[in-house]
Formats: sequence, structure tokens, C-alpha cells
Amino acid sequence: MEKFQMLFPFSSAGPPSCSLSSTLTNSHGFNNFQGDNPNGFLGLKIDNQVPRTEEFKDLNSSSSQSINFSVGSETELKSGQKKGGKKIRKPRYAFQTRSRVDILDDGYRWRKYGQKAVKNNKFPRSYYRCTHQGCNVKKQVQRLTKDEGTVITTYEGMHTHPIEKQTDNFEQILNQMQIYTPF
DNA sequence: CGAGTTTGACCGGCGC
DNA sequence: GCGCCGGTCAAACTCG
Repeated sequence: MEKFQMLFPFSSAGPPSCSLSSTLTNSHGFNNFQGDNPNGFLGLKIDNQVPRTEEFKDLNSSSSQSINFSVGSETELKSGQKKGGKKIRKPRYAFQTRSRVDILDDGYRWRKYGQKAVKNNKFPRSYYRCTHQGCNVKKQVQRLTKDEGTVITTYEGMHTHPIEKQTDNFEQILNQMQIYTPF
């Protein structure tokens, strides 16, 4: 199994003014993102085979946390592979944040390319793509029906470029996120 | 005028 | 095969 590098979108720029990256990289908890520790982290699990509504049901039940991280496995579609060209899905990383705003300003520039109503959720899911040339990182943003203050942000892929702008308000975001570390 | 958003159409996967 | 659903496309539109 490959090592997980820091795949969070705000990681590739290195630790600028904010302390999140270093905090996370130094955190032992990050090693648990390898996935051998299913219960060591949080309940949210992103896997392409699992209907997302089910995952979020779990999240609802664990609403005591203000933020959850999770890492999806490096998923391939097991049944959907075509001969020769297999479809490889990038790993996905989900955040659960408490925020009144849907869009977390993580320093990258995103362009919205779609919005869909999802089942069992009165809020639509929004689809964003990183606008940087050659960087096809995507993210989905969805608000929970049960808890309107909770937003799920799912990142897919890894940024191939440094952060676009220094986010002075990043600390505010961090405060909103109230990172949960079980260590 | 360029960059980003909105929104309906389209497509592929999956279950029945 | 059909219908449902999630994800993406792209034209029209808005905004700075």
C-alpha cells in the first residue's frame, strides 16, 4: 500500500502562515489515514461503493464533533472496469465542518460546474473544480438536512500547484472547524 | 470582456 | 430493458 502523502488541498503549499498543515503533518493521527485503523479515526468513510447518504447518516449520529475527517480508499470501480481501460477513481477525503457558509475559503480558486439535488437531503450538492491549469482537483459541498449548520466537503484528487492566495481568514476557518483530534 | 455561476440536458452505472 | 440516481457538460447568464 502506498503511503499517503499529505493530500489535503491546503497541504501542497507547505505551511505558510497558518499552522494547520504543520499541525496535521506532525500529528500522529495522520498516519491513521492509511486505513488500517478503521476505528481509530472517525466514522465518516468515503468509498465509491457506499451510498453517500448512508455515510452521512452516520455523521448525523455523531454530531457532537464539529469536524470529522475521513479518507476514502484508493478506489477503483470493481465492477465498472472496462477491458483495457480501467476506471480509476482518485481517493476522496471528506470533511465535516460546522459553518454557516457552504464554501470554505481554503486558498484555492474553485469554479462551480454543477449542482444537484440529492435524495434524502433538502439541500443541493454543489460540485467545484480547481481552476488552476492542469489541476483537476474536485470538491463537493453538501449541507446536512438534519443539521443545517453542518457542511460536508469532499475533496477528490491532489493539488499540483501551490496555494493561490494566502488566506488571512484561515484561522477563522480553523476556529470554525474545531479540529477533532482523538490523541 | 473575462471569470465564475446557474441550470437543464445528457450520460453511465446500478438495481430491479 | 427500464428507471433512478449521481456526476458532468455546456450554453446562457451575471458580475466586477
